[in-house]
Amino acid sequence: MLLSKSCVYGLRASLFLASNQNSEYVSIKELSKQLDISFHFLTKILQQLTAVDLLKSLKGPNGGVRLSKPGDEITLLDVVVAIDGDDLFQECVLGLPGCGREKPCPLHNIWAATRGDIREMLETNNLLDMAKKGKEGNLRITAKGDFEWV
Amino acid sequence: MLLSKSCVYGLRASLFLASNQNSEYVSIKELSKQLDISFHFLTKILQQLTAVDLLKSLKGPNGGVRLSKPGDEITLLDVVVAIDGDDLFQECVLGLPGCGREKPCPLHNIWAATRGDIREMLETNNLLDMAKKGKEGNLRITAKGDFEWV
DNA sequence: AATATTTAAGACAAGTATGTCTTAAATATA
DNA sequence: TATATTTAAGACATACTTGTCTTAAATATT
Ligand code: FES
Ligand code: FES
Repeated sequence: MLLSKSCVYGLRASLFLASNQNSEYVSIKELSKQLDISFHFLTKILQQLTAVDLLKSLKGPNGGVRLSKPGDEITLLDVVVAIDGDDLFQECVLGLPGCGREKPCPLHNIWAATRGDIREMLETNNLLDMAKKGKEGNLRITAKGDFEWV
Repeated sequence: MLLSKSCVYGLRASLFLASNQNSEYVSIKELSKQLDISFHFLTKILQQLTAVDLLKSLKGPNGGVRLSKPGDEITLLDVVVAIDGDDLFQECVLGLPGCGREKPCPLHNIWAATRGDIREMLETNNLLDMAKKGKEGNLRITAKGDFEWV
């Protein structure tokens, strides 16, 4: 699996928030209901995004979470790294320590190129573009596809 | 993590076997010692490769495992799919069911391209080429790098 | 000030991947 | 045939990820 489940949940929630033009706070309860993700689990994941200032959170009535900056200033890579870390882009594909330093593994060259492709894909696409794409194409970020873009 | 630990162990063992020109049986004990991988765990992983006829195994004294065909006829993808399955190349990157059918997710297009890159990298490289590369460049398939190509 | 709402934090449970150990089956050699 | 060696198979243990639940802290509203 390329991305952990936590990471996928974080991405889906971030896309939801990015579709919210005016950046109002959205409660995690609402997010978890719309996206069909366990409330408490989603809460913990979003806390990670809040911790690295990708999200802002507000407690109390009418509270919730929102993007900390415009959706076109947050790349998919930002979210992925915040949750899964950058091991995918740093570590040897064969799990050997010190990827690329001194003796690399036989797969190093081909893997370095490919992980560059993955990184570029995540880095050149931002939350707003993806949310727009989802809205315009009536695409889905839930299993049932019953999610309504706002 | 792109590949599971089982998959990585299977790949490293396969590269070792591919470096064995004459395709003699190598005992799993020897493999596990050379590659510094738990013997019993490696045994189970190699059983998976034997089950799909990538390896042949022989019990008893002088027994062990060997590639079932020349190393240039087994791609990295063959080994990866045998152990990790082809979920990586089939499933939605956001974990939604039925990737690409009817309503795709907003990341589908960019992900389809990238997973094609990954697949191509694994498909266009075979065990023999990688083993040759390892031998000629004195590269490593163990953590310490103390492995000696034969 | 009191109350309801919402995120924060952490304990705990369940599930999956990884790793260890024991016994069975097959095979070469004496 | 008897023995040693080696893979096969499966039980069991450990670690990590995922998911649930409870309590605390903050905040808007009355
Ligand atoms: S050393 Fe293995 S991928 Fe870099
Ligand atoms: S539908 Fe999400 S990657 Fe294909």
